[in-house]
Amino acid sequence: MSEEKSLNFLEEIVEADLAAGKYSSIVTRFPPEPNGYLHIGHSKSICLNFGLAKKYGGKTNLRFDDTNPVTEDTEYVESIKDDIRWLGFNWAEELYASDYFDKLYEYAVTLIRKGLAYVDDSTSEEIATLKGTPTEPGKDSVYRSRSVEENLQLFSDMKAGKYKDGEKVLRAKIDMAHTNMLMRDPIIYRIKHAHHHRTGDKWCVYPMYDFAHGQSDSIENITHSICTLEFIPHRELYDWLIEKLEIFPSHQYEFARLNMTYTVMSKRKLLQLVNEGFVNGWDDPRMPTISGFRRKGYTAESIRTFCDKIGVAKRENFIDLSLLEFCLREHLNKIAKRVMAVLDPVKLVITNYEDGKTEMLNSENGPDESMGTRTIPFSKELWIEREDFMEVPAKKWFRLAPGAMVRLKSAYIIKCDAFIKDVNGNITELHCSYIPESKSSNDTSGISVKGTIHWVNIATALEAEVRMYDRLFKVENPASEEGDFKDFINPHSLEIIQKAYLEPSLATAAIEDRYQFIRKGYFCLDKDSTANQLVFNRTVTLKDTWSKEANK
RNA sequence: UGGGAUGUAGUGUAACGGUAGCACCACAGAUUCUGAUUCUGUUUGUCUGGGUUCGAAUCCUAGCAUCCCAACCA
Repeated sequence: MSEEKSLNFLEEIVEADLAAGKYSSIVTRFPPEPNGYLHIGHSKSICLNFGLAKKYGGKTNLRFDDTNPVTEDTEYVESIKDDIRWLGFNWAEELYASDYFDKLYEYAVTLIRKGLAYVDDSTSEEIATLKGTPTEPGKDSVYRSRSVEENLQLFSDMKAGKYKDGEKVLRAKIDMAHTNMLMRDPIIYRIKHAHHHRTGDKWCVYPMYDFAHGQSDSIENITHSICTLEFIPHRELYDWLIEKLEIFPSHQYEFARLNMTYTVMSKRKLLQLVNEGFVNGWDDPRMPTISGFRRKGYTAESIRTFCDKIGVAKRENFIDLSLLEFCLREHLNKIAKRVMAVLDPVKLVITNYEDGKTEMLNSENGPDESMGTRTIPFSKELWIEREDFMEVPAKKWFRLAPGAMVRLKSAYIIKCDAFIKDVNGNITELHCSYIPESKSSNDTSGISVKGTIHWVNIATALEAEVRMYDRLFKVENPASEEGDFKDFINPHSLEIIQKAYLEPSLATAAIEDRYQFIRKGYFCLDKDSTANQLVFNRTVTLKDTWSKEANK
């Protein structure tokens, strides 16, 4: 390759560190808190952390940041592991911040011994008030000058369960006038009489994020601890604790998180959508969760490609959903089997075709010849798509219309001779005549038509439920709109087609299979399918230049 | 109004003192038994003002804009 892809700023840092001999190999980590499902934004972080280690010959740990027992749950631990594996990554070790609770407690004692931490009896309101504001310095707590011995005793009593939640906290003693709010004696331990998903009831004091994350990094010898931009102010505290504790110096680097159009990315908002029933669970195909995308039919490869294309930098970004969809279609176009399905049926009768006759026609399974062909039944009565007929054709229309000719995919050219309407004016039946010499792959008719439409043989059609998913929100950035973001949910984000007709080959569809329903989009079998009820999800539509033309 | 981070086409992302490039989107055309795919082409950009330099997106300087920080969340 003459043109080398340029490095992102983290790759540059890693290469410089390696070149300078700072490390012989790198260690990264992916540190989710098990209090929700992973979303597409996390996949950026996953691809980055695992990708860096892979590229530079290092390793990546999966470490659950489980320091807040009240919001965490093993259900989330399992889903997170499933999602990472599905994305195609393997962690070196599965670890938990809670594995280090004993060590972390010792670190806190060390800090107290050095006179760098103290127990504060103030209420949370008092602590907040004394903290000052970004423009005014804070004031020392009256408990700030307690002796080392007293602090040791008090912290030990906290651990022993002598106090109630919120009665006391342990704070680092730094500087109440610091310009960085996080350095104004941050709380590093709090009391929570809560059951922890792994340590059970062993502890009633739990370390705060700042006193767990960096220390866990250090314990694991993480060389490059990569997090998102909002943690920039935390880096000063991260470094301070490592220095005072005299432990392995991990370094924190920050990149801009992924934001994407037509969705929300905060766990709090996603949790609301789930809890308040706006979607059917974390893996609802409308959710931007990894499990949601998976269920909708996205491939892991397309998500990895997307993460590669969006790049890594430090400026806020807002990625077009269309880029993700582009990556998806690019992959699906290569692998999806082409089949025919009619979603909004209207009956078509070929008046000059022999009654009771059925032909088996060959049709290609995909653009690549290696995908082979299959046979599909064809006879006198077919379903076609209602929108493929126009009584009064629009400009540039080249599908069916009175007197117009069109090809039935892999079959014959037909001409529309008549149509029947019901009392409400809805078309109920189309009458066409076919041209016997125009059979696909053996066309001697000499007729060429502009349009080709798909169809399904009525007698052998399979019935299925098809879930047509669209974007969850009707505005690009629901989080930035005035009012509740839920007011901007797209009312048509899910439209269920109770009875669609499919060609018989779909009877053997499996969950992992990807299909293109010709001219309609990419679809996959949903896990709700049963032996007598097929359920398909629309993964994504095909690009549709006709609808643009029609709207002109 | 304290501190920190960031400003390159509509959206992302390169260019590391020497021709502002790539992708998505949009638009136009060709091909097509999927109005898909594929192929061709087009529009649009260095936050602003000064300065240094033969030459500045890049260096200096003064502004401006956006985001983050005052949970016993992470």
